[in-house]
Amino acid sequence: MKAEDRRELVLVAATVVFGDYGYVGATTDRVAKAAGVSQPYVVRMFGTKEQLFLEVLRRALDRLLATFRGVLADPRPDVDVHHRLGVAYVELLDDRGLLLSLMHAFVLGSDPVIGPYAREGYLEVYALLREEAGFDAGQAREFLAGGMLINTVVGLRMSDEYETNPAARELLKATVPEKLGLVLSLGRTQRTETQRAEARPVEAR
Amino acid sequence: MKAEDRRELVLVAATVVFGDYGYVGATTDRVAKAAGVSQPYVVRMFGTKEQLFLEVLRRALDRLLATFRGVLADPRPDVDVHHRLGVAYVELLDDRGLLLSLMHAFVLGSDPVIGPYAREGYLEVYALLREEAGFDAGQAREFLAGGMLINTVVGLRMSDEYETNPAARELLKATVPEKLGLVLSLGRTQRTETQRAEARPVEAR
DNA sequence: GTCTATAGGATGATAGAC
DNA sequence: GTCTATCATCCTATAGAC
Repeated sequence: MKAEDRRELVLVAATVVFGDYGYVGATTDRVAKAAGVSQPYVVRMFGTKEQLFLEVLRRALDRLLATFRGVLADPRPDVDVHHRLGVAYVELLDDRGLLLSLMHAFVLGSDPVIGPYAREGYLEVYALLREEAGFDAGQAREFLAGGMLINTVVGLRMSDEYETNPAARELLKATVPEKLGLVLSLGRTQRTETQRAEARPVEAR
Repeated sequence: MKAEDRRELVLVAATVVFGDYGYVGATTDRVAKAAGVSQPYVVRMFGTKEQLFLEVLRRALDRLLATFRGVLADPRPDVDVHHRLGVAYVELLDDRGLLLSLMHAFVLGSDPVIGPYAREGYLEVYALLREEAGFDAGQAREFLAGGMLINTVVGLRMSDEYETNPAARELLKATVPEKLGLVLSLGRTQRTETQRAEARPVEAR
């Protein structure tokens, strides 16, 4: 495998791990295991864990912006751009961890390195909505608000309650109409036996 | 000082610290320093860091629910409940770290302990909106979406860019109309000299 | 009730072989 | 390019004094 392919492989793995555990909670060792390489090699490739996270964010943002531009380039009439962008947004859930890694960055604004980087990325999205999608400030606000709610129900793994809790079911249906199936197909939180053991009190292991 | 007062003091300090650093990034030592007690004492009082975080979340949720119920109990006409709840929500920013600690919990849905707890809390809020505020599913969705956007711009510390970035200014104005002053008064990210040193590369210290 | 001292475990990063 | 071995640091939690 070429170096660049392996680099991409690690970035994809890192996206999933950062999405599950957050920036601080994710370890370079877990990323390494998920990518099938050694932990020191992950550090060697990206310099530091922080740099790795920044690259994950850059990749996620690029994918997001490209997706939106793809929708806007669609020759279909301008009507319902809002709705089409929304559907495209939810489809990004296919790239596991992508939206979640972004969301984790969005609550780290006080971090001196990640904070400025995350703000800049968010404003890139805002600029696209205003300047390329033709939204006014209110429309952009509304669109972003819907996106943040989607991120939240996904971050909460609210789909885990879909079967058993009617309120969760109603909330999910209201939040991701049309793409509910996709959200549910992400499935219950999958944990390895190791992770389940870590969750139990020490005495019970 | 009575034991219960000191307990509340630690909970308030912990809310700020968890809000700034997230669950994993926050250390019991930082909480202790912020509260002016020793680190082992913090652990002693709450058992584990996880328990402390759960109590912070419970306190935050109770305050949120009580605030909303206060608005709903107001004898003024039923019109514009949405707006009045929104204003009350933003005013919760006065309790530093409260909304941020909740937001951090909302991206930890895959955690086996915090996840279920956070989901349940979120659904309590949803139930209040549906059953006590009289919102239908669409109205509840809209309200929650607006709240999540507020959480996000606050988590991003977007107000740090208010002076220098017109797009940030516009986004903030669209997101928290009426209460912009409050958001800005939270001020630029305040960091101690120690934290600034930690942010610099080691060689530069 | 509250502190000091410290054990015990995990983690990011480096050194160096192949 | 990639791995194994390992160091240094940090952090939660416990022990035990006052």
